[in-house]
Amino acid sequence: MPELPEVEVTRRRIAPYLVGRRIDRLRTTRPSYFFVTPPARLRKAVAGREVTALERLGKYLRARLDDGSQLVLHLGMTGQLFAAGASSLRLLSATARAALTPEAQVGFRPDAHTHLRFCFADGGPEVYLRDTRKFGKVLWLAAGEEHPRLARLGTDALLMEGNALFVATRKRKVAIKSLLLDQAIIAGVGNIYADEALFLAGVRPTRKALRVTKRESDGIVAGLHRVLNRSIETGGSSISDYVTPDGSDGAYQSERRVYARTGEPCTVCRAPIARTVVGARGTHYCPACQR
DNA sequence: ACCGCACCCTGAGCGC
DNA sequence: TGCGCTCAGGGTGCGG
Repeated sequence: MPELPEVEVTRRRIAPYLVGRRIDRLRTTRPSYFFVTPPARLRKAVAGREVTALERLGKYLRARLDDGSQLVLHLGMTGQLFAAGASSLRLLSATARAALTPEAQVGFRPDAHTHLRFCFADGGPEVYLRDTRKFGKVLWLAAGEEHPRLARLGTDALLMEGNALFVATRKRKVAIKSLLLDQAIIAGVGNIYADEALFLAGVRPTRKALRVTKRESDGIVAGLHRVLNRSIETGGSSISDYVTPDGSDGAYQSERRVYARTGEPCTVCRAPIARTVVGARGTHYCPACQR
């Protein structure tokens, strides 16, 4: 599931295949839940436009086009954005590269799940957006047009500060984990890194936000920065198509302390990792280390 | 204003 | 071998 690190790694990897290139034509699948902007309108809007920048906003990617309009992408749960040909894999670690599904490496052919297919005027490698579950989103914004989805985003998780988190937790009765997943407060945090950061901070995910101290808020933010930055360094950990044949989660796997380790010993105290549900999300923690 | 939950989708994993 | 069931989850929107 792409969270901030995976989206950032994807951004860096795909930017050379988008920025500075002119879109000759966009092919799409049929209208569906995936398309916030109807595909016909989307195709017309981007044809002939040059991409001038690719930015990340929380878990969103935003391609700026040369007429001032914007193409906004969200990878949802299973979204994959990649360029045709093995050269697109250069920026991945050898481990991550080896773990990629075969069709993503070479000879990929657009299938029913390939919702966007960018063809460029230079005739070079095409760029694909593939998303089997269609939890991802694509939308186009005219020059100057705002969109509530983006306007609502809070502070990027990498820029968040402990004090700001502490302020945001006051008078909030929700579980601290639910608050961390609220994109209007902190943008970019998803299920895996919320669990990992709370473990590093020694705070139980189910604790009411208003019961989190200033000191613990600092610890949670420090934990978030640590896990997010580390994951970016290792090439993103949890993109589902990076999953290796043995079911592990790629490079970051050996660094996961609690996520998907239910019943396994805590790396600090050896107590079995517990699993519960918070806000309809699977939640993992050490009952001994996290209070 | 805040909170909990249903919904969108498909593939993996499981039991029979 | 194969069927059918359940589960997973990001973000949105609605009902309480």
